[in-house]
Amino acid sequence: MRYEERFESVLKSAATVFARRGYQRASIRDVAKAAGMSVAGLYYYCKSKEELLFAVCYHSFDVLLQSLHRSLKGVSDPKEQLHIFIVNHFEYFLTYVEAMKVVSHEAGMLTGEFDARVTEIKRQYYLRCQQIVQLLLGEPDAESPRLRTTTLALFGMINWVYTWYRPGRDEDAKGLADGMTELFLHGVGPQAAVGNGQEVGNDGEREARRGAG
Amino acid sequence: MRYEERFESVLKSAATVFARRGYQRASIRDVAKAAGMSVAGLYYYCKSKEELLFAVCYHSFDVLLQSLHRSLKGVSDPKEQLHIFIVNHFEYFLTYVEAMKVVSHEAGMLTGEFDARVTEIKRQYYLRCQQIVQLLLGEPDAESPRLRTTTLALFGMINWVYTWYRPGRDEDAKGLADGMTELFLHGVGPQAAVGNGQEVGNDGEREARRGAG
DNA sequence: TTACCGTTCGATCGCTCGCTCGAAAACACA
DNA sequence: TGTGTTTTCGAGCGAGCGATCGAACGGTAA
Repeated sequence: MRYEERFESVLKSAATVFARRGYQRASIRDVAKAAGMSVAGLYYYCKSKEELLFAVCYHSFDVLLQSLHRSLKGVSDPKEQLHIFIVNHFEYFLTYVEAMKVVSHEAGMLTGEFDARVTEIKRQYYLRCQQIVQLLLGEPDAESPRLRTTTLALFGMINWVYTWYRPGRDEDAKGLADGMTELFLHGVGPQAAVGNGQEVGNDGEREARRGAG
Repeated sequence: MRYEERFESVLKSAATVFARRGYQRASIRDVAKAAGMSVAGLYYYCKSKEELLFAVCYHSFDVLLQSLHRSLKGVSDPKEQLHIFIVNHFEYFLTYVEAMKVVSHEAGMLTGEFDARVTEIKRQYYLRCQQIVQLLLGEPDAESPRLRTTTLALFGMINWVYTWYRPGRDEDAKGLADGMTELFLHGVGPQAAVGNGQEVGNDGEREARRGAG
């Protein structure tokens, strides 16, 4: 009981430190300090640094997937499914920013069994999303390249958010999800069809620093 | 002359090693070995490991931006501009996969002046893209949240590619760019409007491992 | 040949890393 | 109180890190 609580707090500290410094650069000493214990004490709760990264990643996908299944239960309209998928993603994202940043950015550092298990649960998440996109496209072939590309484009849109999102400046999960859903369903909109050649001033250069590359 | 050639080959080796192992995990000894020289010899061409990362990132954006400006010259149709932007991005991406992976994944590790300079050139790239999206949206306000979100969604789509692209399996730059342009302009298509509740089998689970998180 | 200079390297520095150990502290229950 | 278990830690291991230094190499011009 006490152990479980302490372990979760260790995971949270690890997520924070890994998110801030990057998995490689973050030292086990940083994590220990953040968790308020000694290095040796930290190792009472994990076998290795990599296991910490694994735990953060796996736990994140686990919660994300369970929440998704719960929210999608009984919903049959593909457009609604899409919206729910995106909302669910962003809500988890905004609640556990650090963990999601680690998942998005550092999961690839895992090796062996850790890698295999995270890859597997990631794949479940991907496939659930692909099912939705398949319905949207009216695509009969699950192996279709277009289905793959489109699904991965959607993942790009929503996963990239961790590189630029700023609480306060940007909308909340719901608003962001609405915008992205609309964009994915209908594109930038009918205005796109005009083809006028007017130039636009380059004001508004403030605060575009992140997320561009 | 000889120096320049050697330096570029060092950059290329650095990009490869950083892409494969990650910047932090990659040691200066790995880079030296890949470049075919000793550690001390490598330091004749750079002042620090971080300077190597900076050089890779900055050089990439430099080439990308110059190529973009060249391609956009004289084009006034926003839709055509968008297509050119995406094609340019993917063509560079597929030609210099390693460098682009480093740029996308590791540029955030830079600090101080290195960070400032890469952030600045990244911002130029972002703003050029934002201009195009602004035309497409018919958006008068350059500070509009919608403009920001939409532009960054586009960046997400095209930047995420490095996590899943596989030569051979996936389309070439042109094909990929056509698909993404179409998706960004018009969404998943009119089929999306039906709202039918039909279920879809979960075949096609092979090879979805990457890019999902 | 000699002198020069851009280039390369072996050896090594000081430091931090992930991780471990045996002992002690904190706790639970008698 | 004493006893056994769970949790914590100071000290330190070997390895690898980024970076440096003075010496030596190799081509060129006199």
